[in-house]
Amino acid sequence: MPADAEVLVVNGPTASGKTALAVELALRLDGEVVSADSMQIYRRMDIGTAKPTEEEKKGVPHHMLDVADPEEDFSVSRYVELASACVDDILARGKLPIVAGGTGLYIDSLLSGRTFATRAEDPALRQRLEQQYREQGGEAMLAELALHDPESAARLHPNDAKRIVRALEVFLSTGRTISEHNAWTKTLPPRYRARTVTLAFRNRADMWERIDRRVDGMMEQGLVEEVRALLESGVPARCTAMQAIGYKEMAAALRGDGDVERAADEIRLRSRQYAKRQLSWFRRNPEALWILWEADPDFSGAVLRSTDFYRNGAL
RNA sequence: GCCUCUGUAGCUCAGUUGGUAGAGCAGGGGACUGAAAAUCCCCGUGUCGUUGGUUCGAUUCCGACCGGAGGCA
Repeated sequence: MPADAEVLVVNGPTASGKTALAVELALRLDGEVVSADSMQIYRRMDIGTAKPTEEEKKGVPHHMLDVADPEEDFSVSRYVELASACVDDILARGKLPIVAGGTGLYIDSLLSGRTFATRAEDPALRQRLEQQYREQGGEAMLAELALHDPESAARLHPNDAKRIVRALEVFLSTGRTISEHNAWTKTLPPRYRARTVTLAFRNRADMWERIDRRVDGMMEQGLVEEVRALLESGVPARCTAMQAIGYKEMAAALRGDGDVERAADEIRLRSRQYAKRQLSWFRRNPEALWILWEADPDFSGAVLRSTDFYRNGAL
């Protein structure tokens, strides 16, 4: 356990106040924010992703926002590539990188120094495997995977199409198994030393309330128009960006019965469920400092505790 | 006022030819290595509206009462 860390991480479920706390900490610790959010990556998706506004940034430089177009295929691997360059640059300038966001996989991947198994050069391979999964089913696919990569096959559930396809894809295109690769990459040293502050609400109902109010705000700010503009500019409904909560529901309403309020309800629901999944990810980190809000966040108290934790590692 | 239907898990409903009940959704927990705001796994005891009766035994049958829906006047 290091006495200090190279980077400070602020994570937590959606609507837990990460953005605001990260900015306050950056102001006090001479830092810059590196976003770790898989959807704020995209340009033209501001309202629905709750991307920080210039006003909210308070002059603090933010990185890894607006680095891709919605129709682009982004990935964790690309994120790590770009974000690590940002962090290195901030460190080189003698400032503190504050990694703030809710995408657990992105954060862990950035910090851990892992590499990713290569992606197939042949884009048709994945399509072929997906087709095969649809036709033959998970059991058959797992049986085939077991021939090459018994470890992964034993680990995966037949319904987990995505991971089964990926495991086969890695083997067929590289000749090495994904489990082999993963075992190897786990032996690599971490890329950065980090201290992590996790924000959450003591009572689940308070978090829900916060989420509901945030969605209200998105509707007032014009989420409907934002999504309509994306659709009209030709962003395909299938692409990753349009799978974001807020966008897929609104897009469905706009091309369906147009019931925008019902879509907003759906967004509130999906956001709650997402927040639950985020919490389950963050709970895996035993070294994080958890700051539990009551109904209303106490930012000044959180700044003090986070700063102290960053400097001393004290709880 | 009379008649018919209805009252079962937080919600929508199945079901038990009488041996105290189960799905979907919601909710909870977990996983997670190039789509991750994605994807996947696990978890269902609730005075079966209330109260009498019949019965060895009623949530199930009968009566009354109290909700709800519809119909007739």
